Amino acid sequence: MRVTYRGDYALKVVLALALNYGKDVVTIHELAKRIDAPIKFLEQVLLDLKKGGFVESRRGKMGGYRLARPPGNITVGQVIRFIDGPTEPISCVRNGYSSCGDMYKCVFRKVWQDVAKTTSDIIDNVTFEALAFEADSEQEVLVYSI
Amino acid sequence: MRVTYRGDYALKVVLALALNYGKDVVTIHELAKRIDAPIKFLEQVLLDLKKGGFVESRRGKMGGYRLARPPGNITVGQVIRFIDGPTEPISCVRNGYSSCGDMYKCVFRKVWQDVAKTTSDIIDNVTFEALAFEADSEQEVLVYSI
DNA sequence: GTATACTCTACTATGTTAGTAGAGATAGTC
DNA sequence: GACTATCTCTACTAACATAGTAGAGTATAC
Repeated sequence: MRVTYRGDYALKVVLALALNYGKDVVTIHELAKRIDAPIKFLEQVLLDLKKGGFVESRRGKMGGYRLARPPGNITVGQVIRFIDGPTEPISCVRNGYSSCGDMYKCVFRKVWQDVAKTTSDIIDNVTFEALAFEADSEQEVLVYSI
Repeated sequence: MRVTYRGDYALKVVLALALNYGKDVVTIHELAKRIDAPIKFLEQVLLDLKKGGFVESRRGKMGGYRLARPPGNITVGQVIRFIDGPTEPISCVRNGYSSCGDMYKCVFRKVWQDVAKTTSDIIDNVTFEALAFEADSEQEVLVYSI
């Protein structure tokens, strides 16, 4: 798998919203500042995340974004697959076709399937609740270390 | 990680040469036919593999390619990293810098480091000796099943 | 009704990928 | 020594993906 800037911003902005879960909405402007992303680019990412059912928005004055679901119900795998596409390292595994009769493909496909599986085992089990918890500790450390 | 056609051909051609290890050299033309790759494209890949010390060649009539080292000493990880570059999913992990002070980067970097590690654990432990053994069995099955 | 903030479409610059083309160098064979 | 098969090397190109930028449009609070 390869994580693009788009995917990276998506993960960061979902985390930013997870850290704000239960509170009021946050504007794109504020989110862009927090995660250090170009505002117009983040706009598009947020629009996609909305289509994917990850975030919801309110327009107009006092508008902004918030998570559409509890952070515990959103995983890194869900977000990155939705934004950056399949995480499998090669197309024959991405498409998941089963028997090819070509030994050159077959022996490597097994390797790539293993990689895909261990990758999924990780990214599908990291929720934004866990990440938000980690980020909170991180922040505390920073505060106390000043 | 993402495996390109270039990387895919590289792995296949090394396997083809591993299956021929100890015997005579094989021409690009023959290799291209066996792994079903565009001959001029494979040329470039083989040239790279030579620079990487994976294969060696003989010019002129009766020329061709063979493995430069025993198949047991070549891993999938070595070949794919040399041809397609680093396998880490994101640049901050690829470059391996240690402390960033940015919580948004830090919490995700741990995830990507885990992914990179499990990926390496797989691809760095698959040798072309093992793959050639698998491919041989595969071939036998095909022969007997006709 | 006006300011603020989200929505949507289009455009662009840059880099990567997957090739293709063709001239050049080398080594066997007649 | 010419011929031919084969590897070597550089340059070029078409198509696509990435990382933005630009600007007009729409909804909502006050």
